[in-house]
Amino acid sequence: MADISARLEPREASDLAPIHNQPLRVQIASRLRDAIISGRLPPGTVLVETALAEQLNVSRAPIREAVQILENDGLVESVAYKGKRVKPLTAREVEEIYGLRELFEVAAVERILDRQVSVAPLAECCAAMEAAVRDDDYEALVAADEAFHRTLIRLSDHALLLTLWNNLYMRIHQIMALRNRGERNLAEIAGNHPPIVRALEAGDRAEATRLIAQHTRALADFDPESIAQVSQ
Amino acid sequence: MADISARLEPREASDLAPIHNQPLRVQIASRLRDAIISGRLPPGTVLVETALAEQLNVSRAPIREAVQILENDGLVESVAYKGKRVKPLTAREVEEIYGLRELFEVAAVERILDRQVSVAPLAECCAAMEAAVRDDDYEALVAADEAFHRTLIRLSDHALLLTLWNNLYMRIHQIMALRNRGERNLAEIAGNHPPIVRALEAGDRAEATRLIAQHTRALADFDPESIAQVSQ
DNA sequence: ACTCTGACGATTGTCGACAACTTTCTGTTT
DNA sequence: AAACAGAAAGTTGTCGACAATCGTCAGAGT
Repeated sequence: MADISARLEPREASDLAPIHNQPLRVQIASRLRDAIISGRLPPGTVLVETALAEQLNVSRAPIREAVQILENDGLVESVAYKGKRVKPLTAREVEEIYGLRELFEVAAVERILDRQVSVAPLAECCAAMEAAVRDDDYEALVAADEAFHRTLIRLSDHALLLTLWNNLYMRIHQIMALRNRGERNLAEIAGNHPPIVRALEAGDRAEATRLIAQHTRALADFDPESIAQVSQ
Repeated sequence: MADISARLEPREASDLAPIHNQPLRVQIASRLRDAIISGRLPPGTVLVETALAEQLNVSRAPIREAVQILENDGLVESVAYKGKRVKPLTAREVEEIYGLRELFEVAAVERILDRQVSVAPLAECCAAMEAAVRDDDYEALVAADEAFHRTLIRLSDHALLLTLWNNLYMRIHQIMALRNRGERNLAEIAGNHPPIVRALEAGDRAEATRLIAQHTRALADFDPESIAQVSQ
């Protein structure tokens, strides 16, 4: 975790890039969030305000606010007078998260079918996945997969659901990062998606919901015990 | 909004009550939340930190943190360098909230049936509702109704869902407070619930989900245009 | 009359310091 | 050796002050 250069200092003349200047709390929260969901800050890691402030070269105020954002995201929990820490993930919680994922995705599918929304954006995501498989690019595949599912929710045209999804997917991201990945067949993951799009295009509600639920359960059941368990 | 007496001052000898001492941000957030969902702070109300700090006789720090809690609750939105304000409620948003409510309650019903959980606590809530109707006590009826639906979610044994529900119901509470209430038949509201319990006891999945969805829609459709609309 | 520039007011953003609380360690007593 | 009292360290909680930013309004120039 490197230094944040944009401290409160006089602007230099050569400095004409920063049109959008986000508050420190947002920058810090983004960094910490990224570190948590990528697994670099594993569950149980204690986040001490003074230490973070010194490390990032800012005062404690924006640190506190950033950590509070993460707390409300559900990534951090508070242990009074001891420090906040990255929330440990229990098997139960992982199960619940994937349960919610299934609930949300099935609901999105139903809304899409109800409203006869065009699923062309989903087909694009599938194409991106296929390209990633051809290139054997794991990162690109993960990105395309995330885009597919977020697009699915977005197409359901329900802003609140999308908000909840973004939060949920953040934690799924974290879970995936903590898993022993690698031995999974890239083509297998990608191959799950086009049938879903076809079922949506065909208006086959039963098949579409069945496929999306099956896909979610396949992800949830993958190596369910590999989540790192932390104290308490 | 009265004064908060528990400022940072030396404890007096007579002061031996305060076993539970919550941080100011939590106390303040609770107060503000209550004021918002009860409609005393209607949508669009600007929350100025300095004004609140002076009013509550605390510094701006805990005010900021309290408002941030409400922001993450979805009750307050931020307008940079201009002040935060109570989030305006659009008809669209109200519709989405009730859509989520239906989604959650149907999911809870299905989980309860899947796991064959005892629904005795729900029957108790029904009894409380009947008593409230007999006494013509509107407040008690609302409380019992809230208890019924929270119990339904709780019985589904899904901690994350319950968390989301609590947040969702907060906003529903606000919506109801902003509506023109009164002409609604108390007995009618109460009467909707026992059939749901009976269907759950009978294990009749189709009937239980139908009834709970119908109940939610009845609540959503009640006077949908009476929500106070505020600028932007 | 219109437009642009500059200053002013209001509000949030950030900082450093101090207070309060909990936990832990250490020394003493039994 | 065990247990209790007290001190000490570490962390969060709160405060007051200053900096940065945005919107507005007055005034000068065209």
